[in-house]
This record gives sequence, structure tokens and C-alpha cells, in this order.
Amino acid sequence: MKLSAVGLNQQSPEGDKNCLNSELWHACAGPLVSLPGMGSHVVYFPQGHSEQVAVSTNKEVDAQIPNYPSLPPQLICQLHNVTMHADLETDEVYAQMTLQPLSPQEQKEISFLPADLGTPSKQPTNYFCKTLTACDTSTHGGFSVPHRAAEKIFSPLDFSLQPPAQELVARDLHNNEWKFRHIFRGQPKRHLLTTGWSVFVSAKRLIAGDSVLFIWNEKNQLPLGIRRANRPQTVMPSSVLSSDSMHLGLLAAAAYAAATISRFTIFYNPKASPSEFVIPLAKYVKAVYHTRVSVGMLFRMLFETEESSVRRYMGTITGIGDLDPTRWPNSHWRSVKVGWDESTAGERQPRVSL
Amino acid sequence: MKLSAVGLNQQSPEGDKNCLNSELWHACAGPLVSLPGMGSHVVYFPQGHSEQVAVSTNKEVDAQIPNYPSLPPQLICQLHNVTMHADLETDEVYAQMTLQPLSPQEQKEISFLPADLGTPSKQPTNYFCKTLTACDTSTHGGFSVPHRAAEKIFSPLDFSLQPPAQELVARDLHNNEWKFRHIFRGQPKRHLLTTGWSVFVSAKRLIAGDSVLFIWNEKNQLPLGIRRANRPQTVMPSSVLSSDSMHLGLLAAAAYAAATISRFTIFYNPKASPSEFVIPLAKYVKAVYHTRVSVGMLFRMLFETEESSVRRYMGTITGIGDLDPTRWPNSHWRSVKVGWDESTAGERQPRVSL
DNA sequence: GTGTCGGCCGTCTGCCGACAA
DNA sequence: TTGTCGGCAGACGGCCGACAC
Repeated sequence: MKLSAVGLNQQSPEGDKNCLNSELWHACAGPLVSLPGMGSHVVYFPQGHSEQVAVSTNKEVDAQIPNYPSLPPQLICQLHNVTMHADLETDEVYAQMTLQPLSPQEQKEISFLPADLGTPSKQPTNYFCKTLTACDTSTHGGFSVPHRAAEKIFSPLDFSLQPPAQELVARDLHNNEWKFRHIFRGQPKRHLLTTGWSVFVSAKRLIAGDSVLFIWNEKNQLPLGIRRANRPQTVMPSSVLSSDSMHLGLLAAAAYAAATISRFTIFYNPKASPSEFVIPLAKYVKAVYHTRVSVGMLFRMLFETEESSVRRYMGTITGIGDLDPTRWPNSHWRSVKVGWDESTAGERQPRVSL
Repeated sequence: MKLSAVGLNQQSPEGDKNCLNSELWHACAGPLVSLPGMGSHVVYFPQGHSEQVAVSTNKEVDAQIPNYPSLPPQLICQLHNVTMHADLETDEVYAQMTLQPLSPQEQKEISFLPADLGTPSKQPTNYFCKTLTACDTSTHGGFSVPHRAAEKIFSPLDFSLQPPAQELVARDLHNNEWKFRHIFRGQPKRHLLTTGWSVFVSAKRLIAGDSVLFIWNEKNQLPLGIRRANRPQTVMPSSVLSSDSMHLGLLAAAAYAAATISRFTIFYNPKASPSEFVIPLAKYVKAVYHTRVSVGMLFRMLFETEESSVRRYMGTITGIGDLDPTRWPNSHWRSVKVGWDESTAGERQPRVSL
């Protein structure tokens, strides 16, 4: 896996590129992904982080791994830095966060409830997202642009030309330039991307079922992103370190930072992670202390569907208790068991709050 | 990075595929790479392991990382298991080792010197390795086979045919099958691989400067491997875990295993790692206790050249001392400083023994 | 002995409207 | 409105010996 960051160290921030592409990053991440604000207070769940590593390495956490008595199941931190990144090979979006645990006296001082519930995922308004068809990805032709989307997002064509056509310049998450011939032709008339499209498809290794999205912005830069379909074999374990060592590493890093009140760095990958493990403190406090949860209660939860829209699912709380009592006693991570109403099986026990 | 192992867990051994391709694995790894025998006693250097992670993530180890007082700079272990693997995407070879630290009484019991100095890298005898030319990798043509190599390695052609030709079936490290048309033609006559060659080149993403190697074996299976040229941008950092957490992870895993006398798992990547960090115990004992090292002494050391042959370099010992006195006191890792005779700069301070 | 080139032919890429869902 | 197809023209892939180093 290659990173997109520039400079000598690949883990350095990307500079102003982040600001430029923040919209695009959020669009690619999806509507349910939100990042807490810089400087804000958050709750970090080592268990959730561990789950992300387990999914990424395709290996369950080993029972051999010791627990760190000094590391609580939830750690209140200040978020020093958030930078948005994208995998150089797959364009998968992820965020790098620098966290600093709060000292005991700092925790007391913030007993008042801050209002920051996290920016609610600034989805761009003027964009379109299309799932690619077999014809879109075949070498035989170009890309068929939905009619209304082309009129709304692309710069207007000069209809005095026969046929009306122009060159579009789009930029992906790495700020790479992609040029497409945009033409309005056929019977009936339609918007098509021809020359340049197949280069893009093969460079990004897109297949039917993946999605592309174009964003309109005031500078007319035409940001361009992709969302891959959930292919089962997307797992990319590393041959650098054993998964056991990785689990130990994240725990050790957090435990050491907690003990010395020093900063540590984590990666959050929205697509890989089963659920968010860095939550704004206010959201956490509200969920744990200001919400009455009891067995039998009904509730709703949002999920993203395959067509990248949002849908509500209903569920009933069937139990409350620790997921792993020996290792993580009194953890609020996935402490609520639910039974889902609809027969969409495969859903897991969800997390504490939303 | 994808792994080649099969089954539910990607880190499970590959079964008998290892045995079949052991020759090929060693051929791809190069003549200087040797793996200690299964069950033998070895010395594990956490510092060396850390260096491999640093190179793989392209990030120097952070001074913030704490040291583990319970973890000595060299750990005597029994090697429970060694399996050979290859990266599914790049075909890069690496080994997975399961180590178990020896208890104090076990260490005393092995005070006699075992004779196991490691299998000296069983390089196959009947093989050829060719660095690809621009014409070999261009889409315009096929692969020009060195004349003597073709006669030695490939199954003999039927020279009654005009032109003499046959189909060769080769197998790579993942046991994938590759078919090539082998023909003897042109003026002057030569051996060529035509149909099938370009598919192989593009699938493995070979470029001029990379090498391919064919091995002859008694079963006539024609194992086929690649060695990539040292491209500067080969680094593949992971977006799963911060490099700091990785360093902590490997230290924590070794420290925990040392404290509880339990097994832990590491990956050894010969191409990524600056030097071997799992050494047969006998070799270590011989180097440390049976070799007199003093400042000013002359010595020789083997290096692999770019043409994958072996060459001797001469050097003088200019000093002896700890590389990192505060973190790893009394470590034998890179404790010997040398000045190289020839003006081939860029060499680093070498390691204890060879 | 082998790296690169020009020549040549066949396949595939990629642009077009027709047509149907 | 838009997914897929057949038709077609040009680009590129890929096999060949010539030639030079």
C-alpha cells in the first residue's frame, strides 16, 4: 500500500492539498463518516481500533495477547491533528489523527459539556455519483453521463458546435489531472465522456459496480473521486509485521501515551473499520449519561446502502453487558446487544451510541 | 500487500507448496540469504527487526519510543517454525518465523556448541537468471533466451521440425502456470520465447532491469521466479498502523514473549531488511566468543552485486561500541564500526559477525 | 551470441448511431 | 433517458529476419 503524502516522510501531512480536497475526501468516504474537529475532545476506543486492524489484516485478535491494565477501554483525548489521506494505489480514503490523552485534572476541568458534536460530514451539494455499468468499463466504448448530472456539474457546452463538445479537466484525490472529451451526440442525444475515459478506468482499475463521482466547485476544478464496490478480496495484510504484533503495537502505543500523557498517532480507515472508534466527547457523554437504555427498547440506526444512499434500520435492545469482560471490563464498546427487525442478517452487535 | 497463503487465515502456512518451491524461494532471495533450520536455536535482534520495519515504512524510529527494560538486545530462542512466502502482488519473498525464547535453565543446558550454522542457502545448480533488456519487456517482441541457458534448462527441442519449437509450462512462486512458446529461429539462429511472454511481463509488471530466473528440476516443472531491480520507490508503507505503533508492536511482542517464555511470530523480508536479525546461535557464539576483534583489524565481507553475483569487499575495523548506548546497552548489533577500503561509499556500519 | 530495428499482418481499441428497455 | 449492440477505421500488439556490435 502506498501513501499519497509527499515529502521525505510518507506520514507527513499533505499540506494545503487537504484543504482543497476535503470536500472530495468526505464525498468518497460517504455521508455517514464524520471527523471530529481539530483541537476538540474525543473518546478513543482501543477495542474499536483493534477491530479495524483485525479487518485489515483479516485475522482475529489472538487470545494470547495480554491486556494492558493501565489502558482503560475508553480514553479521553484531545485531538491535536487530523489529516486526510488516500491510498496511492486504491484511492481508499483514510485519516491520520494525533491524539493526546487528558491528564486527570484536565478531565475534571471539562466537566461542562462542550457543544462540539463533530462536523456532520460536509457532503458537497453539487455532485453526482454513478455506479459504472459493463459498457462504461468495457474497452469498447466510453462513459455515459446521466443527463441531468452533466448539466448540473459539468461546465455548459457550446451548443452552436456540431456536435457540441469540449475538454474537461478533472482532479483526483492526489491532485492528478485527468482529461476527458465531453461530447453531446447520438440518437437520442446524450452526454458522453470518450477520449481519456479508458485511460482513467484502467489506471484506477475500475470494474463494473464501482462508482465514480464528480463534484462541481466555484473554481471549476471538477474534483473526481471513486468508491469501489465491496469486493470480498480487498484485504491487504502486510508482510511487514505479524497481526499479533500490530494489535500489541496499537495497545502499547495507547497505553504508553496514556501513562505519560503524550501524543500518539492512529489511522482511521472508514471503509475498513466496522465502526468509528474516535468519537467526539460530547456525543459520548450524551449517549452514556443522558440516554436511558434498557432491555426491550426500540431504536433506529442509519446505514449506508450499496447505492450509497442512507437508510434507516429498526432494532430492539436485547441485552446490555461487556463484550469481553475479562480483557475490557466496564467497556462501553458494543455493550448493547440488539436484535434487528428486518431479516437482513449479517449485522453484528452494534455499538454504544449514535 | 496481499499474501500468497491459502485458507481462512492469510498467515497460515502454505502447506506442501513450501517444500516444492523451497529451491525457487532461495533462488529469488539470492545467494547470501539463509534461513536457520526448524527446531534450531537462534539469536533474535530486536534492533535489526526494528530496522526492517523502519525501511518498510520508510520512517526512522522515533526517539519517543520507550525502551523495554525486560527485553535484552539479543534474545536466544528456539525456532519453532519457518515458512516461506511470497507477496501476491510483487512476488517479493519473505519468511515467517515462530520463535520461542529459552528459559534461563534451557540456556544453561545448551552451553555445548551445536554444530548447526544454518543451511548455507541451497541455491539450485541448474538455473539461469537474466536481466531483462528493453526489447525483452517492450510490447514489440518476445524474450531472447541466452543460448547456453536454453540448452541447459529447457527441455530439448525437436530439431527435425522447421522451425524447431515447443510449448513450455513454467510455475511461479504461487504455483501459477505460465505457458510460453519456445522457438529456435532467426538469422543467426537463437532461442526465443514468443507467445505468452508479454502476458507474463504485464502480469508481473516487469520492466527493463528486472531479472527472471528459470530453474531446471528432475520433475521438469520449470520453476520461474523474478528479482526486481532496486527501484527507489518500492516502499510500501501501510495505512493500517502508524510506524511508531509498529515499532512498539514488535518490541512489545518480543518483550511479552521473553517475559512469559511464549511463542511469537515475526516476518523476515530479505530484500527490505538491511541485514539478518535472526542468526543461528552457533554462528553468534562463534562470532562473539571465539573471534578476537580489535581496532585496526582487516576483514572481508560478501555482498551481492546488481548482477546477482557475489563479490568480496575489504574493510578495516575502526571502532567497537554500542550503536545506541542509552536504549540498547551492551548490544552486539552493529557494534563494530568499519572503514571500507574501496571507494564504494554508501555502505553502512556492518554487523557483528559473518 | 544477442540487442534493436523495419516490415508486415491480425487483433483490439475506441468512436459512431441504431435500437430497445 | 440510458444500456448494449453492430459497424467501421485506425492504433497497437506481436511474429519475422536483417543487421550491427
